[in-house]
Amino acid sequence: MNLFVSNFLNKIDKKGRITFPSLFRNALPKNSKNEIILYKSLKFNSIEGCSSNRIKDIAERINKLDIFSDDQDDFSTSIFSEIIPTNLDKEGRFLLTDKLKEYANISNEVSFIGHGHYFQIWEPNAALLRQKQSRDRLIKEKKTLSSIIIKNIDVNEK
Amino acid sequence: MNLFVSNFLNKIDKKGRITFPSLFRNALPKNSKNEIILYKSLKFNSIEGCSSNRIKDIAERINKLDIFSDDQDDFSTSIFSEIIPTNLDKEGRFLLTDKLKEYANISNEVSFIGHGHYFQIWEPNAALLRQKQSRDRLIKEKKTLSSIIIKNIDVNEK
DNA sequence: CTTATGCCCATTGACGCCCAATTAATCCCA
DNA sequence: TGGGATTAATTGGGCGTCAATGGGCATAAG
Repeated sequence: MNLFVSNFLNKIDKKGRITFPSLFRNALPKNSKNEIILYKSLKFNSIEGCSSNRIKDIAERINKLDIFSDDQDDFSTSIFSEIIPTNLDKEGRFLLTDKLKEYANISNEVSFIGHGHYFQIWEPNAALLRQKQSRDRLIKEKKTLSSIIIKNIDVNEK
Repeated sequence: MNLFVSNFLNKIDKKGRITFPSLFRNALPKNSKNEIILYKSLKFNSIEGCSSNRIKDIAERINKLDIFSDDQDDFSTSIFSEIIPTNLDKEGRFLLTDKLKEYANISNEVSFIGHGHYFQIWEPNAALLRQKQSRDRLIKEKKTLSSIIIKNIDVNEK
């Protein structure tokens, strides 16, 4: 499974290190297994991250916006200038900058939240709240969702 | 038959392992025979599951939504962060997380209920109750099989 | 000198892998 | 068609490996 899925609660040790979950490590592309890209979420007080390949993909999408538009400039300012490339050590651990920790109210543990092609890092209680919110919404709007997303999937195959 | 059909009552051993029914194993796609995806049911206190192929397909669809939209984040939070990829051992057994067991009130045995393209895992008594309920409801409403199948192919309902 | 960063290695508990035992299902022949 | 034989499925347990975590030491930077 080369997607970021499931959720994990990990500790921050005295030296500030956090283990990047093993399952997430396996979702990183082979050519950059030791690097993740972190940035502040645009919508929440949480941190988002992905592989460097993913950033290239986002760059493509932004590039398709009108090159002289305000949107284009806003996006590229808020995203590219604030990106933090981060290395994993041999055990798969990494460090968060103080700014990121502060932005997400993180102190000594974090929740990793899988989002398929990217992931989020939350202060654990805030993560629970967010998960509950989106689950409630999913239940409420299940019909809509299934017509958009789940319709006609051929599960078995090949 | 590559569908999840019939029902099975299996034990949980001292190490927490549960055998995934042989018939269900045969319903898994050839390219991922040892992996199932589990998640909390949106309608019942039970666990639902499917093959990983189904999830990959959903990932692609969600990924096509506007990357900065609220919908995108809601969907991917409630879906990707709550699914639990689970491996089967050589004998076809797997583990349930404590959270899932708690959600479905499972202690030392489980009922597997086939639903075609997906399956459910229930606490055995709850499963019996559920089966009785849905059967009674069908009889009471005098729905014929044909009216259900032809008019309304929403598998997740009712 | 003090702090931050990278690179090692150690510990612990959980999980995967392997093989054995028991129960259930199927087959085959009389 | 019955019933013993054969195969498959489920259950049980030992043990090695790996993930998560902790900590030491060396190098580099302020």
